[in-house]
Amino acid sequence: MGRAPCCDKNGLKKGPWTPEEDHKLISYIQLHGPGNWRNLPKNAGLQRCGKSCRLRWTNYLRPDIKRGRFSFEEEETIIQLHSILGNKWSAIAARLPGRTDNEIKNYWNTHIRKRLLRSGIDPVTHSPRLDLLDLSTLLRSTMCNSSLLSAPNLFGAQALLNPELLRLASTILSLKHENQEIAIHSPQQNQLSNIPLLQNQTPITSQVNDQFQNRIPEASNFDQTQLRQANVEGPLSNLTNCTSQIFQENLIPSSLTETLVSESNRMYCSSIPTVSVPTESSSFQSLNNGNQNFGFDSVMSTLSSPTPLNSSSAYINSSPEDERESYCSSLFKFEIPESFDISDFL
DNA sequence: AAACGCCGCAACCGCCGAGGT
DNA sequence: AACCTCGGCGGTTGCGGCGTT
Repeated sequence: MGRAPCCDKNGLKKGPWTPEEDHKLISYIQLHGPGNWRNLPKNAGLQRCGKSCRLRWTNYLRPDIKRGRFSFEEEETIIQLHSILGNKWSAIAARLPGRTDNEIKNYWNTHIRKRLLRSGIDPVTHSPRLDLLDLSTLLRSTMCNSSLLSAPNLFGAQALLNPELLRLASTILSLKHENQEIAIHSPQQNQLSNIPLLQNQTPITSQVNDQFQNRIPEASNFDQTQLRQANVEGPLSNLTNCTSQIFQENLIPSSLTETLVSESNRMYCSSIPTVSVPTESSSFQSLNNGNQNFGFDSVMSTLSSPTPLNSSSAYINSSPEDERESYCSSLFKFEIPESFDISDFL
């Protein structure tokens, strides 16, 4: 037996509510209170189904609803809660007085989600996107093993799928190389490289283009057949194994991925990737488990990144949107108090 | 000024679980 | 146990506003 419709839809109005309908609904609920939504429309003189009335009331007419732009604090709370709860909008809304689940859901889908994506962060897992991580793994490997630093290997990875990543890889390698040279000639200058770029500095993206052009001859050492082969065999599977190993051994330097994430956010970043001894609380431990096992532990692990993702970045032409965008990245270092109890949310 | 495309948001839809009969 | 009602939830849609061409 099929499920009965929530109400008889014949002759019932749909679509946007008129002020008159709103007034009828408000007046009725003020007198009788919410509840018994099935009979409410008839009693209130509305040609709507009960469900529509309930949604209109809970999402729009309720007197305690706060309207207007979300504050930074609210946005921070949403992101934090979403990292723990996922798409449990009602549970998130319960922690944001005056905000409805529908409003939070809309805000997430139209603002926060896009901003996280632009920042190179997976809005589902709240971790740096895997495609960028794969690239970072590749770069990490090539830095340790110069024999891997060949165009086919680079092209064989995700870079082929995203030319922007290839340019990024080229730039980072170039900058690393240059940085090493600077370090050799002038240690003091090397220290200066960690100072955030200022307005007279060239954005990395333009440096990329210049330096990528210089690297084209290297890439031209193989033809398109090799290119295709590189894309379907060896490197990709090798990379997967390598990625797994590096994750297990916790070898990814946070400074490298920091740079990648920052770059993907089109920030201007002077943090040259260096191979450093990983800290115990590497922010990528949790990724061993992949998305399937994403849970509270991994959230806690991911969120305990010792290094702010944008710690060495400067922002140019920063608009309020830009500030929020960078703010999103910085949210990954928030701390959850020990007294926090996940069961409160469930 | 008109056409077009994009974006944000209110509203709808379908499904689910709880509770009652 | 089976069926039904109801409230609630998350995903999706469609419309209106706005910016761009």
